[in-house]
Parts: sequence; structure tokens; C-alpha cells
Amino acid sequence: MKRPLVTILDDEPDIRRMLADVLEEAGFDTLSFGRARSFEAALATHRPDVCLVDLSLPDTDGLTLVHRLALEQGAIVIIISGRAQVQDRVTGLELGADDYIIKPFDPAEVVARIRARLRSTKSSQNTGNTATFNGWTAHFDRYVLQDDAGVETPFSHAEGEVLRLFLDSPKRLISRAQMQENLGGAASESFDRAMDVRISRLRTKLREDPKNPQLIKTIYGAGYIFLGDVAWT
Amino acid sequence: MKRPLVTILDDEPDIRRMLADVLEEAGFDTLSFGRARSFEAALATHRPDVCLVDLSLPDTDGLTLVHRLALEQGAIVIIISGRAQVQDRVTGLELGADDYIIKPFDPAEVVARIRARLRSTKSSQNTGNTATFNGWTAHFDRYVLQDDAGVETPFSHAEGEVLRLFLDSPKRLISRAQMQENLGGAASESFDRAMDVRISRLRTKLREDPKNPQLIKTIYGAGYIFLGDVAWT
DNA sequence: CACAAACCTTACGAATTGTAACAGCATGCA
DNA sequence: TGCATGCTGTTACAATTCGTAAGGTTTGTG
Repeated sequence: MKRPLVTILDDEPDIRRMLADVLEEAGFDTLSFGRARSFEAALATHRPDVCLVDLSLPDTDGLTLVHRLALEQGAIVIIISGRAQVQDRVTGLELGADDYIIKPFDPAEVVARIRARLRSTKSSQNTGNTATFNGWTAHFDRYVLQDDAGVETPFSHAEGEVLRLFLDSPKRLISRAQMQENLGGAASESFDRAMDVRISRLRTKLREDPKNPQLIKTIYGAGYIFLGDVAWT
Repeated sequence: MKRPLVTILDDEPDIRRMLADVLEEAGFDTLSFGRARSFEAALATHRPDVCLVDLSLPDTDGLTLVHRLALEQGAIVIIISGRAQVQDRVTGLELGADDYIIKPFDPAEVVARIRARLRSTKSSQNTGNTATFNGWTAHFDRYVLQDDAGVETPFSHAEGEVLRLFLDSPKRLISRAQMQENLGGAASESFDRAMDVRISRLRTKLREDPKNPQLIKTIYGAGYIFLGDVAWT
């Protein structure tokens, strides 16, 4: 079982270190950042399971960052803040945060709250090897894609890798770097093109309109995002 | 859209009534109980989306109840308790509670936390990445802008960054410096122009009259201000 | 009104992405 | 072995996005 990855974004080094120690001990991998900028840069290559965010950052408005994280990345976001007003907590939660912990906090409670969040998402996780989305059914055991009329289209292993990556994290931005990691491709300059081609072929099988794709959206300069209501069975 | 059902289990009638009022107002259906026994009887016929549980019940050990609820029913359980020790919170969360709110609490925070929990479990649904303002609807998941007649105009990632910045802080002055931070641009002299262009393109898509923009106002020498009644959904 | 600074818009080009065509490779079959 | 078939990466070129440059327009100042 892989250790969940937790990112820590706080401008106080002491708190970063303390949290990292406790979380490592509790069975998580951690990545610490003092600035929003470096944190966002890391998102290009890593996909954290939980993001701890301190609102009082020097280089960004934390709430906007939380909003972006929750919406674009679909990540679990837990705010850790010194601002204790009820209104702060309410707006933080409304903007997409999953929890709001007030400084000073007890490390044990942070761990417990992270576990509670992970528990609730893990229960609804991919089990089988068949997924349905927007009229399509993907059978990963048979390498077959079935439309709502029952017509079957076979797909290859390489295409399946991409499709599975999308179906595992729908409605979340997936950067090119993340793809290369998951697709086992060498980080060669030319493999970039290979990925494009895989996606292009997948789009064709999903009968996407090249001018206006509905399922696989390209985010120029950032990656791809799969918009489908996915259900694994 | 059905109203989610929230059960309230607390032995103090005043608190039950107060919570019920606030939750009904916030768009939930509620069922109130003063005893665990009657609550459990009601579970035979009702299937609550969220269960608020006070730990200090006269007729049962609250923690055991929480554990059963979380495990067997798979329900979202939020503990509301007067016991404020960290250890209480940790064990409550470890036994399966999804959140732990300490008395005395602010009703608005309870609502916000319930909403946060519902949002995370209904992640398959489209919630929270759509904003409406002055006849327009911005779908940030699909990168599409929809006018009041339903006509769709796609917008790019760069345009979306600007639009999101505006929609996150409507009716507030946004300086050019703030923009540069949030748009990830280097603080170069020339990026200033790039921002102008982004805004210009966004204005075109919003069909603004160049002579008299209604939504994106320029404050000469200070920045921009977005005038729109924004509602995120 | 003159002038400068700030801002807007258009056009262009560099970077990024899409896709058709081709080639290498493995597999299966006669 | 020889051939056909299908998969996948590579190449080359088309299309898109978005920053930059350049010139025009607006705003504020004296």
C-alpha cells in the first residue's frame, strides 16, 4: 500500500519541520514548501493526496490558492490558519477547503483529521476494471470500449493506459509530467509527441469533435483534463 | 435537487431547535432526537445524509454509536461535543467521525462544515466550479462561457485565470501587481502588456462595449474592478 | 490645449499542441 | 521462412494559444 502524499505549505520553518516529522511518523510521505510559488511549481510533477495550506502566506492570497486547488486539482485541502474568526472558517470552507484547523494545533489532531478525510474518499475508490462515463463503457479486461448503443470499439494497451489515468482522476488537471510518470515513458523530448498521439488516437475512438472536445480537454501549457462522470464497477 | 437530510441528536432541546432552524434555512431537511434510542429507531425508515451527534447522551455511549453509524450505515457523522480535549477529538475522528465540532459552536460554521462533507462525497457531481453573474454563466470545468440565451463561447486557460481572479473578488479593486502574482507572470515590464491583452480578449468574449465596459472597469493608475453579482454554485 | 503616462487593440511570431503519414517491431499464420 | 496485421513511436507539418511589439486612444496634469 502506497503511502499517501501530503504537502505542507507554511511560511514558518519550525511548523513545517514539526508537521513533516509527525506525518512521516504517522505513515505519510511529505513535501514541504514555504512559498506558494514553489508549491505550485511542484504540482506539475506531483499529485498530492492532501494539501495542508497556511493562509498567511507572503506571496499569495491563500484563499484564492485554496479555491484553485480544490477546483482544478480536486485535491483534499486542509487550511491551517491563525485566523480564528468564524467568518474566516466559513469562507475558507465555502471556497472548497475540506477542513479548517486553527493554530495553535495539536499534531495528533492534524493526523486524525487527515486520516478522516482520506478514509471518506478511499471508500469510493476504483475497485473493478469496468468504468462507465457519459454513455460509454470501458472494459479494461477485454480492451473494449462500448458506446450507449452497444457498439464495441477495441482499444490498445497504450490507449488504455491513458484512458485509465483519466478515469482514475476525472475532472482534475493532469499535467504532462504526471502523464509521463504514469505512462512509463522516458522523459525524452520526443515522447512528448508520443503522448499527443496517444491522446489523439483515444479522442478519435471516443468520437470527439476535434474542434470542440467534450471529454478530453487540453489546457494549453498545463496538461489535460478529463470531463466525464465516471463510475467504476 | 433533493434537500439533503440531516439528523440532529442532542439531549438539549434548545440546541436541537436552534440547529434545526438554521439547517432548514440553509436548505436541509432535518430530524431531531433527544435520545439515541428514538434516533436508532428512525434509522429503520430514514436514510440520513449527515448525522450530527452529541456525545453526552443520557442513554448510550455516544462514541459507540458513532462507530456503528460510520461503519454500518456508511453515513457522514459529525460529532458536536462539549468535551474539548484533543484526545477526545482524536478518538472521535479515529472511530469514524467525519468531523468534530466543539461547543459552543457557531451555526454558520456547522452549515459550512456539513456542506464541505457533502461536497466531498458527491465529488462525482458537478459542484463548485461554475459561477453566474449578470446573465452569464462561467463553467470553469469545461472552459465555456454561456450567455443568458444559452449560447456558449469557449475561453482559454489564460483568459480563465483572469476571469477566475475577478470572480473570486468581485466589486473589489485588483491591482496590476496582484494580478501578476496570481497569473504566475514574471514581474517584467512587458508582462504588463500581456495582461492588458488578456483582459482585452476577455472583454471581447463578454461582449463589453469598449467605450463603456459594464463588467470589467479600468481604474486608471490603480488596477481593475469587476462589477458583477457573482454566485458560485 | 499641450503633453505625458497609462491603457487598449491589432498584428505578428515563438512556443505549444494536433494529426496524418511513415517506419520499426512483434505477433500470428500459412 | 515469408507475409500480413496491428500496435506504437517518430517525423513533419498544420493549427492553436498567448506573449510581444507597435501604434492608437484615453486619462490626468499644468
